[in-house]
This record gives sequence, C-alpha cells and structure tokens, in this order.
Amino acid sequence: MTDPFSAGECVAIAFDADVGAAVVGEHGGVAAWPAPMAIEALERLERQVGPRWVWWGPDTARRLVAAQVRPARCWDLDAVHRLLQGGWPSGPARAWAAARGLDADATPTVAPVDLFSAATDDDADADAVRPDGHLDPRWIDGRWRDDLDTLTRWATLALEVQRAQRAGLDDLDDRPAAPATARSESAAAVLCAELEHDGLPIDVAEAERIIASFVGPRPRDAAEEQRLTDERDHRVLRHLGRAGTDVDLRNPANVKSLLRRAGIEVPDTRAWRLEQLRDRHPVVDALLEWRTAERIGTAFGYRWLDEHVRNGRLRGSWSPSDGAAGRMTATAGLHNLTADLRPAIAAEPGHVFVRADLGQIEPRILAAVSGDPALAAATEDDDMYSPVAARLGVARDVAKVAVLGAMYGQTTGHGAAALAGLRTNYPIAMGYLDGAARRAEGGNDLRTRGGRLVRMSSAGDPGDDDGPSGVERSRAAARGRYGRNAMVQGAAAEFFKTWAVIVRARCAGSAARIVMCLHDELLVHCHVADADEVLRRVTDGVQEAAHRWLEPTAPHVRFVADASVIHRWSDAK
DNA sequence: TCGGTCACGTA
DNA sequence: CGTACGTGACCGAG
Repeated sequence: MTDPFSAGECVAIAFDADVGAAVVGEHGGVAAWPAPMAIEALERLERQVGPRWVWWGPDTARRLVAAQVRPARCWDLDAVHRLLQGGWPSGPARAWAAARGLDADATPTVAPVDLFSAATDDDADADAVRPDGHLDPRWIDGRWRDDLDTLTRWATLALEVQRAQRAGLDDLDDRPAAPATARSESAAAVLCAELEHDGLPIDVAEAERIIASFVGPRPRDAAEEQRLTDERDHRVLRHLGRAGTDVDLRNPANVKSLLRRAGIEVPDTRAWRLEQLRDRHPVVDALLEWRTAERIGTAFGYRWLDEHVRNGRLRGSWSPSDGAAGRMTATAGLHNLTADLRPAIAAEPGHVFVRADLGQIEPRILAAVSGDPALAAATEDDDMYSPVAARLGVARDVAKVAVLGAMYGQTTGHGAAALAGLRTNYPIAMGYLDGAARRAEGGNDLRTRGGRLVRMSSAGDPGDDDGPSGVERSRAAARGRYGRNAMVQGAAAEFFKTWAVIVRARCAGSAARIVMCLHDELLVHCHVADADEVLRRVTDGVQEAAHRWLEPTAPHVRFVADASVIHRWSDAK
C-alpha cells in the first residue's frame, strides 16, 4: 500500500483504543484501521511520514501517549482555541462554534443517559453537525463514535476546524508569531499528556519521613487520627488555659478572637502579619507552627500520598494553559509543593534530574516584547538589574523592585520612587506596560505577543455602570494591573513552552523525559550516563527558543538559564 | 450541595 | 492597592 499522505502534511486523527483509528489528510488522503492494527499503523505513519497530527483535544493526546505513541508534531484544536479565544472554556463544541462563527454560549448540552434519551437514540445515523450548525453533543461525548466511519467523520470535522483556526491566526496581522505559538502550544499539550502519564519520581519513604516530622507517624485508624489532631490543637490552645476550649483553629474568626484574648488585635490572621507578633505572646509561635503542620497534614499528608502516588510516581492532571495569561497548570499539588517536601522528589536509581530555570525571565521578556533598546542592552548582563541600577543611580535591589513593580502594577513601596527613573530611562518598555494597562482599564481585550487573547470583558467585571465611583475606579485599576501583568506573564509562558517543547523534541530519541514544568523551571529525568548530553540540550534549547521566538527586526535580547545535575529537587540552588 | 471567603503554598 | 494557579476548610444560602 502506498501512503496517501506526504511528509509533514496535516493529518487529522480520531483514535479510540477499542474501536480503532481514522486519519484524514489535508490533501484528501484517508485511511482507517480497526483497533488491533491501529497503533502499529499510527507508529508507521509517524515514522515514515511524520505528519502534523490534528486532533480535537486532550483525550486523543492521552490515548496516543497511553499507547506509547509519542507524536513529534501536532495541532491541538483545544489548545489553539484557548489561544485564539482566550479564557478557560474550550472543548469541541466551542472550538467548532468559533470555527463556524456561531455563538459559543449557545452550544447544545448533552442529554442525560436515561431510558427516555435511549429511546430517542433511534436516529443514531444523524450527522455530527446539527441543522442549526452546532455539533451534536452525542458525537462530542463519544457515544456515537463507535466505528471507523464515524471516526473518519470526526477527523474530517477536526480538519475543518483547523483550517478556520489557521485562517484566524493568519488574520492577526500584528501578531506574526501567532501560528508558531499555536504549534508550540499544541506540542505543550502533548507534553502535558506525557507529564500525566509519566509522573514525577518521588521517594515515598522519604516523603513519609518528612510528613511524620510535621504531623507524627501515619495514624492506624480514625480514632488515632482524631487523637493526633486534638493533641496538635491542644499545643496551641493550652496557652490560653480554659479560655481556649471553644476555639476552632481552622476558623479565622475564632483565631482572631483567640488572639484578642491574648491581647493582640489584628485585621486578619495571615502568617506574614503574625510573624511580626511572635514575641507578643507564646500562642503566636504555637499557632504558626500549628499552621504549617496543619497544612502538611491536610494538603500534603498521608492522604495526598495515597491519592496521587502510584509506583513511585506523583501524578496530577496537566493543562497547557490557564484561562488568564496562558501558563501551564497542574493539580495534585505539583505546582505548589512546599520546599519542605522537595527532598522527597528524587531521581530513580541510575538516574538523575537535569534541573534548569530561566533567569530573570519576565524583565527579559519585557525587553523583547516592548523592543526597548536600552532594556534590551541590559539583558546582555547575567544580572540585568545591575546595569539598570547603574543607569538609574540606585541600589541593585531597588532597581529590581522597581522593574518588578512596573510589570505588576505596584504603586506603593520602595519601587514607586524609582519608577520615575524607569520612565525616563526606559520609555519604550514603560510605555508598552502603560499602554496595556490603559487599554485593560477601559475593558478592552489584549493579545500577547504570541496572539493569546486576554479577555478583559470578564475580568474585574465592569458590571453596573454607576459612574466613576470608588468601587468602579478600583475595579478599573485591578483590570489595569491584570492586563499589564498578563502581557508579560503571558509572553513568558509562551517562551517557556517553546523552550520546553524544544527540549522534549531534542530528547525524543533517548529515555530522558521532562517530568516537571514550573512556569520557568524544568526537571528532566534521565540516565546518569546521559546527564551531560541532556544538560547541553536544555541549555542549548534556551538559545534555540530565543532564536525562534525573537522578532528578527527587534533589538537583541539575551536569555539565560541556570542548569545543574541533581539527585533530589532540594539539591537545587 | 453550592459559591464565597480565608489561608497558604508555588512561580 | 502586584499577578496567576490549586487545595482545603469554614460559612451561609438554598
């Protein structure tokens, strides 16, 4: 059989491990295989043709990864939909509606599976596209995609959505990087499926030791668990004698009155505030210690271990982009694992982690997206804050706070004083940020450098137009900060994902696997013998990402990474 | 059973 | 009166 596909062409795929696979090429080629032959056929296609796989979303990516197919190039309709349309909502119904110019909020919902709807399933030959133009929800949930013909239809529709998305990206005249961003966002979506599948190596015994050091050994039953909890509470409450018996430490209002009885008045009971009151009364110290133990016990305790760790791997679900600026998200505490537990994140025997993080990524991104030549020049320094400080005539740390404050919209503190210096010395970068903030304040949507829509219509809720009240002003200010930050954070997320998928591609031939992405940090798990090579690929990958990502006409911006070979995550600097 | 709020960890 | 996220707990409304 001669392949009906040509190298590198877009090939839509609908895949179900039980039914089989159908593929439809953009030049008209069609093929389908029943389940027993599907995986081998897909692997052959990947090897011999190397297409850009087009699929509807994470389900397909997960199924392919589970079948050990690790596609090199793809187009994830879900990820590109989020890029083009902004926000969290996605899925086939919305992607289709957007492609057809239909109202995304008018998409039909799935009829519940019961006796009544089963009776109406007589029209099982109904097409996926309803008379009103929307996708039939029964096709979306997969109920009717049960043979090779329906899979072929599903793939054909995916190809149609992709054509519309490509046109939409090309139409973003002032965002030439948008099509490339769509491709790297798609690759990041596969990476997410792999992160879910592979998991993060964790030393369970070490994790249990750490947890025990905070909350004691694993309780044998509910009664023992209750006893441990009561003892922990008592170590705080005993400082107040009989007065403390009716206090629930998990209730902030109760904690506030507890503190009042100790002669301490606070507007809230946040840790940073209590930190300064440690010497006022011994109960403060006990309370702060209780808080850390309570947090480990609830969020990262034995239950967390049992729920999310299997065969020495910590697994959560991953999303390639959040609904705001487009950073990756992860569940199971992967993105907010406390430093206390990092010693438990350990490479397996014979393996190491190659850990790397992008240095000062946000100010470097600002220099790039704004095209400010003075700020771009500062990026040539390993520490770009020192040339900025020299130019402003302030201390290095003051310059740092000022730059970060400008990106975050901070208006108070030490940075505010240096802000004027930033405006005169880096007018283009500051003008870029102020412009974004101004448009956001007015409720106008923004687009990142890579073309991601940052929706302002929903953010800060312009809501009832009750004139220039204080409430409305502060909401506008909140939108301004949000928009200002999203332009930098969003472009940084795009850069990071470009880097990550380059590393993924460069490691594809080996056993090395990316096992953690943390906004500006990568963890690659690999054989000890491969560590040096992986380290090189990770650091070279930054330069390749910069080369791919920077506009040819813009001032040169230098990106840097700090990389090292470690055994435990806690070994990092 | 839900959304809102607090609190707290990560970047 | 710097942004984002996920998690867990409590509260009050339904």
